Amino acid sequence: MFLSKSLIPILKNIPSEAKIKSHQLMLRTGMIKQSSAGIYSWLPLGFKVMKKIESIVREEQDNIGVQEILMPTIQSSEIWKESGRYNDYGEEMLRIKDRQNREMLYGPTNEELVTEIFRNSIKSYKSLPQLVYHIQWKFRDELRPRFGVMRCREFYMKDAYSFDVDMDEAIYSYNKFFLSYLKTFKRLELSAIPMAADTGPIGGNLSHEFIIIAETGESKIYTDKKIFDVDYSETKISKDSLSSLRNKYDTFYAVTDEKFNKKEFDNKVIEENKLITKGIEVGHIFYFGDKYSKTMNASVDNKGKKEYVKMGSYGVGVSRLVAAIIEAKYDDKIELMKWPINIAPYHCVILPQINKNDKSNLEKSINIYNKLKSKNIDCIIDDTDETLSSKVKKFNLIGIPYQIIIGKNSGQNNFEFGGVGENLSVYNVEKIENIILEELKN
RNA sequence: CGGGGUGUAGCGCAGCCUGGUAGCGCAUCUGGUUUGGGACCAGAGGGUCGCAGGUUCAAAUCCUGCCACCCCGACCA
Repeated sequence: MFLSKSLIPILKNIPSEAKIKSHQLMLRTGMIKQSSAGIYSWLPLGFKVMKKIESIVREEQDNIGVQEILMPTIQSSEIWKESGRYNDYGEEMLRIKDRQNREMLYGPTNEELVTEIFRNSIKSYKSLPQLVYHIQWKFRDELRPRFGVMRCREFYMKDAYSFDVDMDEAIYSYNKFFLSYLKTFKRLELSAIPMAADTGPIGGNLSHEFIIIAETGESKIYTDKKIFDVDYSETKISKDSLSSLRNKYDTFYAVTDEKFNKKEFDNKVIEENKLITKGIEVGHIFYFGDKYSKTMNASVDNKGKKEYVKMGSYGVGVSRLVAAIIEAKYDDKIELMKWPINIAPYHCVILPQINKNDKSNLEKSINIYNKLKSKNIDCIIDDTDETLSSKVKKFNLIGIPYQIIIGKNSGQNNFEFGGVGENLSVYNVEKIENIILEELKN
């Protein structure tokens, strides 16, 4: 990809409406464009990042055996009346009418719809558990959208649902997602803290929020540093192994502002392990039993007995994660961003120093580009005629993890190469390939 | 939804008080000089001043209404 031909509108000025660094950066680097309050278009750079996050989320769902489906964004009001939430959900639900004047809505979540699918499809306890997820746009008409895609009205979300024959099995499903989320956030290079949480309007009695640490986060959090030392790498997908993992986490003190109790904090956490910081909620899991299965009559035949299934739901804010990762990784003081390589919009940027009378550096760039491309390394070439220093500065902001500079210190097959914001060293193309491929493997 | 603020070129802003038909920086285009951490010079293009009414010889500027967006609070993936 040539920068000069890309739809990446880079701004030097910070748009005045953006107040937090992720929003500013996303606008400055042309990742998104606001369409109306809390509603955004995703331009190529932002969209590539979001798609890569999505695929990591997807892989980790697939790894615990969740089946992917796709439910519509527009739902009928009927099922919401059945569950009783058509009235309860309030103003946040976007209600619309079709041409027959039927009441429809843009889905803020999908418990009702998935329950309806389940009850029409699954009749026997032998078919349980059923674990399904989809990744789809949601709409919640926030009273006050803000902070770019962090708190917007239309957002992209992975939501999963579990159906089990009894509570014991349902908790097993819940714990699978618990582990899956730890792994997902780890792969995004985020330190996520699972916190026991309120269940809110979704309802139920067991819930964890997954919060990542970011100075600019919205909620203040109090926790024990030792929570980061819990090792889940050996955890197996079995009831015992998962429940012991859950227990390990649940013994640590970890709460947000509203649940903070100083006395309890002082008692449970020794002084040097106290961590008081801010965080962003990027995932939320709920167990809510038969709350929907009863009202919507979703049951199975359990050896002759009618059994309302026990359900849970599990969300990850995919579009929010794009901003959350920026909040966690972008240093706005030196204007430096570095995307983890597995979600970076490009793996590497090639920055040729270009002279009107001498395009040889551009030709070299294209050669390198093709060589790297043949190894599935995705590059972008800044082929504009700006000065080299301007290009470097610009790409420090965009955060593509590796840079190759083709300028006065380059040889025929040797180029300056390094991580964004780091010192560069001269390597040949083969070495550069190896370094990038090596990192991509991890 | 309560309180506050802002709408002038793609982005950042000045002009408004005191009415006379729009300007600066960045970005874009042309030419030239440059070229290693957001270069310089010269020139050019781009705006029915958020919308609708009103006052006036004349409205970005004054008045009325509406809309949009932002901030603080309440609420939330």
